[in-house]
Amino acid sequence: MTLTELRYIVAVARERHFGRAAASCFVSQPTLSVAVKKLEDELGVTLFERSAGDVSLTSTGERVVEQAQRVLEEVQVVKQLAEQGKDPLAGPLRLGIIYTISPYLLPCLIPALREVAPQMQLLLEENYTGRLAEMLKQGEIDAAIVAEPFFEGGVSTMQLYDEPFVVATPKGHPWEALPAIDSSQLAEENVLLLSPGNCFRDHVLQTCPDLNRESLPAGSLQRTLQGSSLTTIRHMVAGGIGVTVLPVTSVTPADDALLTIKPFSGETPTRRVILAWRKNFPRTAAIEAVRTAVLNSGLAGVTFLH
Amino acid sequence: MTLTELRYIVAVARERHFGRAAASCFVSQPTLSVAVKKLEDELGVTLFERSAGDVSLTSTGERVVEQAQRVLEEVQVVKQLAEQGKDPLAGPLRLGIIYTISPYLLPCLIPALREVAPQMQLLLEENYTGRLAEMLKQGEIDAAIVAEPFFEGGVSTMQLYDEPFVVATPKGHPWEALPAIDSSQLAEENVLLLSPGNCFRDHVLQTCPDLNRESLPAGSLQRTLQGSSLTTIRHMVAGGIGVTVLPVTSVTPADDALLTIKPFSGETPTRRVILAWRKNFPRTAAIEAVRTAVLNSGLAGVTFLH
DNA sequence: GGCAAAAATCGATTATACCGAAAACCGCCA
DNA sequence: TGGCGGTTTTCGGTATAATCGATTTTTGCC
Repeated sequence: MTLTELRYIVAVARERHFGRAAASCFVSQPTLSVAVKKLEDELGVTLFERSAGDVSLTSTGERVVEQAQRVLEEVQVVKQLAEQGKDPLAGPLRLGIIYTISPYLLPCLIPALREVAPQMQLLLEENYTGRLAEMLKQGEIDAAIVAEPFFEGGVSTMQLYDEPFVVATPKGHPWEALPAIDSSQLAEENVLLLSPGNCFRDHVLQTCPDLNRESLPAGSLQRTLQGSSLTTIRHMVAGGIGVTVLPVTSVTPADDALLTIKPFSGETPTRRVILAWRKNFPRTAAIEAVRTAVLNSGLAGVTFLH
Repeated sequence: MTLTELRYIVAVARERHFGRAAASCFVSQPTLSVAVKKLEDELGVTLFERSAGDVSLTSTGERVVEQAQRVLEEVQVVKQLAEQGKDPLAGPLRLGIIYTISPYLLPCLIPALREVAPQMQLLLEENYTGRLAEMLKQGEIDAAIVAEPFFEGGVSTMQLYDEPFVVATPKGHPWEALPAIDSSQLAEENVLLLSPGNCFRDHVLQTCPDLNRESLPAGSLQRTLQGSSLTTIRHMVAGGIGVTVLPVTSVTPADDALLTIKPFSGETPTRRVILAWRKNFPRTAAIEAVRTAVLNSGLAGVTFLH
């Protein structure tokens, strides 16, 4: 049984005439005639009573043709579904973003994305890099915005921007007098870090390897603060417990009242933020839209990488 | 789009593996792979994300596969309908019977038919020969039991039985003394006839052409009794209004009390009862079943024609 | 019996479905 | 970085099926 055959019998039932049915199907009369016979043979029933005058349906034929129409309608729905899914920007894009980027990028990204692809919905997932990588491979999300290093099989990546780090101290801290802080100076202070799993913690430790040494000053507060967010850490710094390193995008004008923000001297530590997606993810236009939106986001303090 | 392709994508979605899907469809893996790609091209969307590890569905793919399953289910229904319609005895047979046969044949025919084809339902239509012929050509009925003459284009016929006619007189009628009645004698009496349209009326007139002459006896009751049935006529004869001619099957034991039944002398007038059906009617087995049932009906007084 | 209309059949051509073999791809691992 | 195993895709060749125009058969009608 083929869909063509079903279309033929529906046409014959509609036209009640093999010749006209053939014409309406844009095939020759023998073609249609043979196809109908073939279907009748396959089903083992006579669908039409042929006579010179007119063609009429057997009772089985009536039922079968009606059902054939239903099949063809369902086939139309398949085509409609495909048509709807054709626009790669149409469906929702499941986008993962790490904790230390999400709250600062999204307010800029969402409006920019609305400009680039108004019809595209975002389903957002905020998580650690490792978990996002896993979700990406499992197909639980389609793409992710993370920071390098990021290597995963079956995943393509694209650079978005480089983000410099800055030092945050409490108001009245001795470093306030300095124009810039050298990364080696951090070892002298209690540096508040995010909990393990946050890639930004690793970035900071990489920036200042001394922080990672075994022998820490006795009674040092320089320890991980489990479950903390950058906002929490910022409040702790403001409270005078220590200093910290922040990605520049996380610094808001509201921080001025509580903290002193200083740049690094020498080579500024940065993290490279990238967009990652499953290599096989078919809606490349959606990926491109996210990239464009990030570049157009006007995110302050970063170097966009085109 | 073909049903095969739909089966393939459903299999791939089920197995999440092209090779296994191909095996479950009993085709080679390249065959399935090409078919899936062809469908994807036709629909203009990617249905599956292929990677070495595993195959996953795109969101459009999920919807399309689900719909494809629905199509295949509907196709199954087509097959089921055909299967149900396969038994030519299964569906109801729409059988027309003329008024002067139906009440007398059916009581014998129905049980006999139940013997021959227990699963076959009868939809009965009682009407005049002319109307039955029309319905037969229109496909409103499938077959008809009528009396000759019966010529219709596109209709096949088959002899069933010859039915002799008899004369019915009131009790105490002078003819009671005679062993048999000659058809010419009928002209002497008031002969009650069915209304025009009943073929049996024509049979009687043919039997005794004198009845049809222009000059009827003054005040004669020998006229058509509009809308009468044989039963009504029988009661009128019993009431002494005249005599009539009956087909032998219409004579019941109950008539003995009211009527005197006499055979014809000489060549007995008869009517030939036949089975007619559209030449293209496909369920020949159903026709044959009716014929067999009639021959097995044990209808009294007739000569079955094998 | 001949005619006209319709469907079935025939012979030839074309398209397609399918296969096995080979190639390309990809993640993985040393 | 270069094999390796597993997977999908590509490639030729072949058998099947679809289709067509021409012809024949069927059937109702005069």
